[in-house]
Amino acid sequence: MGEHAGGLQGPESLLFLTDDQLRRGVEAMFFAYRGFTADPDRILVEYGYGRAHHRAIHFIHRAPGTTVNNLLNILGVTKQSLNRVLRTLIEDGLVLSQVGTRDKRERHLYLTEEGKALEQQLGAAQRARVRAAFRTAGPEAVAGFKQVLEAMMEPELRKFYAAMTDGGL
Amino acid sequence: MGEHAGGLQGPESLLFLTDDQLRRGVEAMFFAYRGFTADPDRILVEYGYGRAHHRAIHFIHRAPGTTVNNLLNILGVTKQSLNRVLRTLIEDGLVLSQVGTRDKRERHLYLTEEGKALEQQLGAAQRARVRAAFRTAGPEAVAGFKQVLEAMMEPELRKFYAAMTDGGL
DNA sequence: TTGGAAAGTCAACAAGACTGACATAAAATC
DNA sequence: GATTTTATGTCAGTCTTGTTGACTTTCCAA
Repeated sequence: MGEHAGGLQGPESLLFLTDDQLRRGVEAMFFAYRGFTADPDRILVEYGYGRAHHRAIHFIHRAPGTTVNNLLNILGVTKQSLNRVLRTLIEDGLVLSQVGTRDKRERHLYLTEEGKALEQQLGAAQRARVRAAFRTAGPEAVAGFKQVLEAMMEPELRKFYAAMTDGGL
Repeated sequence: MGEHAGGLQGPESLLFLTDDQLRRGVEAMFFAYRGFTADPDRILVEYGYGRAHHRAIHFIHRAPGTTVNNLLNILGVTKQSLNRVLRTLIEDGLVLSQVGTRDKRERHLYLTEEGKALEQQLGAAQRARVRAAFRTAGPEAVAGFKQVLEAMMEPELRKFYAAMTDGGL
């Protein structure tokens, strides 16, 4: 590790790969993620929910009719953990769980009107923050932002991310 | 909310601000952060530590001699929560807590050699992921990435982020 | 000098992750 | 038709990491 000073490659083109620059990137991710979740978190406490509920609501909204197993793969938690969250959302009337017609083992998940309302509230708050950041940084920065984030994902999750572009899942 | 189709602003310059594009940004952050933490997390479990320990180690490394209170402001948790993490790190001989000379209420925190070794291991793993992403996306994308993330931070945390550029804090 | 504020510690509790074991129902396979 | 696999749900117990409340020590200022 550690390249020689005055190596063969032009150093100016690799300055963004020095350990110090990478550390900056790490810290940028850390601090930015805090801001990213701050607004929805404030709303969630009012309802007695947590980030786990938000994630479930988000992806059910994004892929209505998705199964528990699909959600499990996307969220990367155990079924016991997801089940606890889903159970409260179903009991509270935010999520509808429907036994599959083709495969009766599966449960298809939908947001109720109340669930959609909360999703809108949470999503609007989160998008407002992202919108402000995008506007401040400009379109080219946004393109770079997305390129770096996509490259940072685990390959398996990158597939989900890519698949979600076109409505599907 | 919702602009008229064919509004006054040239739509092409604002495409990155549509709700759909913003939602993409939200999901990019979510999936990328998972990748961002995946490698250190794997190492941490071997030592019986969690993400909270990593964060403490990172910022003590970054600002040796920092006080508990400083760390509290950066990490945004309660002092009781941080204290538990620090206590285990001190007991395990990774962190040194030194009573302040000027103000004896304060404790100044340092990494021991063992602590530095773990920091190196964790940091190297995390930087490797970021390095690969930066290399894939290229310098201009990296610049955009940082601009957007910085704009996304809470103003108070942005100050810490900025201050940390020049060794300070 | 005394009383409040600040820094840190200890104790108890809650949310949300985890593992492991088990139940049920339905689909798939032999 | 019997067996195995899959999808889901549940119960119990643990761990990390967040919380609040109560407390000590130290500093500073009225």
